[in-house]
Amino acid sequence: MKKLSEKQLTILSFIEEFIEENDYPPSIRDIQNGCDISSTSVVSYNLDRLKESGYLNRHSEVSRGLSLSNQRETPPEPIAIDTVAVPLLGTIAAGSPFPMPENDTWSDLSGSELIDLPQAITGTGDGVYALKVRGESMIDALISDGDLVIMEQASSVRNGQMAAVRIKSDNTTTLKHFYSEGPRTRLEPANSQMEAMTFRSDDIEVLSRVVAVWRYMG
Amino acid sequence: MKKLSEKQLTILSFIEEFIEENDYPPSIRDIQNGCDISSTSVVSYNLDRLKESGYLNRHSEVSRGLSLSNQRETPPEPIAIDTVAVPLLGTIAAGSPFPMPENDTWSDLSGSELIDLPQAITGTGDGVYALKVRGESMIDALISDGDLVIMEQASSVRNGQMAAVRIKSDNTTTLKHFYSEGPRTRLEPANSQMEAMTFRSDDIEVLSRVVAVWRYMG
DNA sequence: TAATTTTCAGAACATTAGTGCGAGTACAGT
DNA sequence: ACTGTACTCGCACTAATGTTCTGAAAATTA
Repeated sequence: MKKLSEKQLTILSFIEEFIEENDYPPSIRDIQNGCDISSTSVVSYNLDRLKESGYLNRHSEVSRGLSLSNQRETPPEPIAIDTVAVPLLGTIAAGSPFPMPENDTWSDLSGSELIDLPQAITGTGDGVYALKVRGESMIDALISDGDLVIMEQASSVRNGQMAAVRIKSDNTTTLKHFYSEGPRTRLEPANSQMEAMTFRSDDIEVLSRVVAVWRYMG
Repeated sequence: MKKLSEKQLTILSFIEEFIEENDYPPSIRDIQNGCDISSTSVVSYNLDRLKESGYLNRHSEVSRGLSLSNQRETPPEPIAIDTVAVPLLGTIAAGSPFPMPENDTWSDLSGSELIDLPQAITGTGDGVYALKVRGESMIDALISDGDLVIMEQASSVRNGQMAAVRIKSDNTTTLKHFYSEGPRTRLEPANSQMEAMTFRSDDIEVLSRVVAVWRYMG
């Protein structure tokens, strides 16, 4: 990397401190004042230099669209990893009613098998459960017999996420990528070679969010 | 803390992911689009609620002046489980030469990322490694972009197991279910809707056994 | 010193992004 | 029905913020 000018170093450490303090990046004018620079264009100019040198990322036309490159301090590598046990609540088969954990189910999980998953995936583990897939009915979601689907209870998901959704008019349940587009909702198979379908949004009910799929072939 | 509406939860996790991804907070309109909300004022309204409830900090008149309160979920009781770290050796893309760990590779895994897996799956962890799939070239093995394939070094596998095999005459490598039938070897895609192919057994070389597939969709 | 490159000033400009507001819906309690 | 509270809609408005331009000063280089 190139050597940085005095001013650039000042700017860099100002950004670092600013983020440390506010949890969001500074605007150009914040930097201008904080580093006692005479013009916004000078700040802009030096930000470009810093970006060229690889010290920060800059997203143009985005206010405060700055972030420091992480080519700094090395994070410690974790050896031991925390895991959370998640209940295996049952199986899903073709078109069958979807086993959903009821509120009172959670209180009695004694009977169900538990599965350990890394905490990074499950979060607290609240509302997270697993289902085993029976049959090939979900082949268009790239899920086959024997797979373990990890789900998280949710009655809404964000666009692009995969979810277990019920199509009310059909009374069927599938796993699809979910895209809400106002009055319509588009469901897209994971297998991009297959076609998406759209429904009236009020014909769709989100049952759970799909967090992960685990296929073990011993 | 008060209970949050569905929408508020969606917003909250959107903000979290947005920051995770961009290193700067979303604008109100980013949230509006990302969560499919009809009006900026609705977003603003709910941000205020979230601030009242203490889930986030909001600095008025500052674009993207958001940050999450750290008083979030209490970390759950982690259950200790034996895990074995397995190296992520690289990526596989369509038809590309298969990244195989060389014997001398094992001695220098310092650079590669490690992935923790339950010991029940990896055994001792010897000869086990992971590859990240790039692209949709393995859709017929029910494996898609971003999936993590866990493999174990093996020069032969039992019938029915899934393996990474090289077809010598083509010099291509694929993941298929392996069936040795004397002089011929049959390779069967995981997607049973697609057809199997057979080859002369001496045209086939087994590179690795596929132990598991892990698909994480955050 | 002359030529060239880098950096800076200042201000006008353009876009992004937060805010305010009147009106509308939904629903529970009275 | 009446009322109040919580939430939603669109839209216009304005403050916040990034960009650009011209020329000049400063630093490098020939």
